[in-house]
Amino acid sequence: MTLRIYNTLSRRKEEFQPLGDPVRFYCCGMTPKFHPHLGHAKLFVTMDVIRRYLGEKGYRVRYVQNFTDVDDKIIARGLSEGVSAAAVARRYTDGYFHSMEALNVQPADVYPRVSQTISGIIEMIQGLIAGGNAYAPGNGDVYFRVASFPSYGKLSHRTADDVLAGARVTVGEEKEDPRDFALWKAAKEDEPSWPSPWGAGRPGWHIECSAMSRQELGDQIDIHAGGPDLIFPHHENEIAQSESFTHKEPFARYWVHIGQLNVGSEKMAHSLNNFTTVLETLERHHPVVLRLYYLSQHYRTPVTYTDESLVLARKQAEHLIEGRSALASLIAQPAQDAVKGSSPAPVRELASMASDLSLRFFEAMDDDFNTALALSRLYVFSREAVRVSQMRPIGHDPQAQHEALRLALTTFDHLVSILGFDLPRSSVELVRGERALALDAATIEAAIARRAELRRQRKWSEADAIREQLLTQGIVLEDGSHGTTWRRA
RNA sequence: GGCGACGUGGCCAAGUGGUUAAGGCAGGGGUCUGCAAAACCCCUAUCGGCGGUUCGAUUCCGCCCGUCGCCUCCA
Repeated sequence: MTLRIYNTLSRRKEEFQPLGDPVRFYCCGMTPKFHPHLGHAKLFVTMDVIRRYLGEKGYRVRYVQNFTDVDDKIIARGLSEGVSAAAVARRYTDGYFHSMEALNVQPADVYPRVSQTISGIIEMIQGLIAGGNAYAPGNGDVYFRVASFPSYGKLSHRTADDVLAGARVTVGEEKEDPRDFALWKAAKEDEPSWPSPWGAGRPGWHIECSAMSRQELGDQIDIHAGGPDLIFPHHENEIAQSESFTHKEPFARYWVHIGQLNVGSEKMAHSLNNFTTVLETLERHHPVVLRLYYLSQHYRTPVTYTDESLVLARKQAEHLIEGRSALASLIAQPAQDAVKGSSPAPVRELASMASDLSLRFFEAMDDDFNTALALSRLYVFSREAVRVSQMRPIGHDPQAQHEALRLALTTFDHLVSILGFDLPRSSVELVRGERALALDAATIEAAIARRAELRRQRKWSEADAIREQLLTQGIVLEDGSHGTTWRRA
């Protein structure tokens, strides 16, 4: 089975053929100016799954994700709060790690930072000037000469005229061409700066990724990923800088961009002040729910975030958890529980369904990481596991059946882990926030015990009153054959 | 204005040139239950509109309508 990945550069799905071992994978990370919001997390969870899946396909992966810790807004925030820009960056870099750890996102192999890559950036700018691809007009700035790079626009698929139409020159800039962009910016008062051959200053927005990518992964890489809003100008400019500097093409073989996360009719962004942070979302929802929300659509599909969509995701998460516990309960079912007329056929079929599930899961993931389809196959299997678990089928050759079921469970757990899920044992844990705090388990258990006694006495209306009382507090009672269980509504 | 994406059942959302268009939610019917809940079973779509290509299109092409994004900081 071959993996196919959609490449923004060719606008097609292409068979994945890395340059070598390990796979060189760079993702444009955060500008740590505030806590990551749900749009950021969509990117990083997606990359986490891609990375895990590449590993699953047998590739070793070197995954690099940067922090753009030198930035106008970080500087502005530091000034307004009376702390250094570095302190702001540090605070929200930590915030990033907290959020991602909660979401079970595997850490990158390395997290380069602009502030620690200055010499590499200067070296690259010098090379670009020497090659005629950049110029220093003498005002302390250095600009990239877009006209020197004929294939400029190939990633975002726009022509020189297109770019020109949208280009702007700010007062004080001395560009030869409005399309040119800054590689180095002369220092202003109150701003952090570094010495350079062009005077004190700091890097422009795009050069840092070219430099960090090169520093950590070499001149050419396999996968370069990021948010859709980076295609132009950021990634376009990275290509221009890197390919001009190294004279190697392509800079990145596969350009991967996710679909944007929108709120209402606009994208979720710090600058639009319409964002929800990961941390506040996790106060109300289990991390599995948020991850499942992201993976329920294809990663390239733009999605509109609503609170209800997370409620939907929670219900889907319950299916996975219930399917898994059904399987576990079958394995725990002792042979003497067998009832007359039970048949081994359902277990046999379930076991063979598990191996088929595996094939279909990989088939879906091989097609540009179709997690939505892969998940649907897990749901179908889960439902079947629940169905079979209700049959009490163990009894004929229990050892062989248990073995088959254990294998099925291993398969299921493995597939779920490829998607990065750390499933809780019980769906009760999926509910968080106020509703989870309303009543503690001991109180609920005590009420259940009182109600059980009333039921024994066939005092139905009194027993029902207890149930209804709990329901008003968000607790649902379910009377099963082995007693009463509860869950949060 | 330029570039691009999307429009699939009540809602969310996969997918395909031709046997039954995944899956989830909600809804209806049923089994089970003291009642209920849960679970399980069954049921609910011809794919925005108009043309074209084709033996055949929801899937390819064109136009139209609608929604949205990028073109400026942005994951």
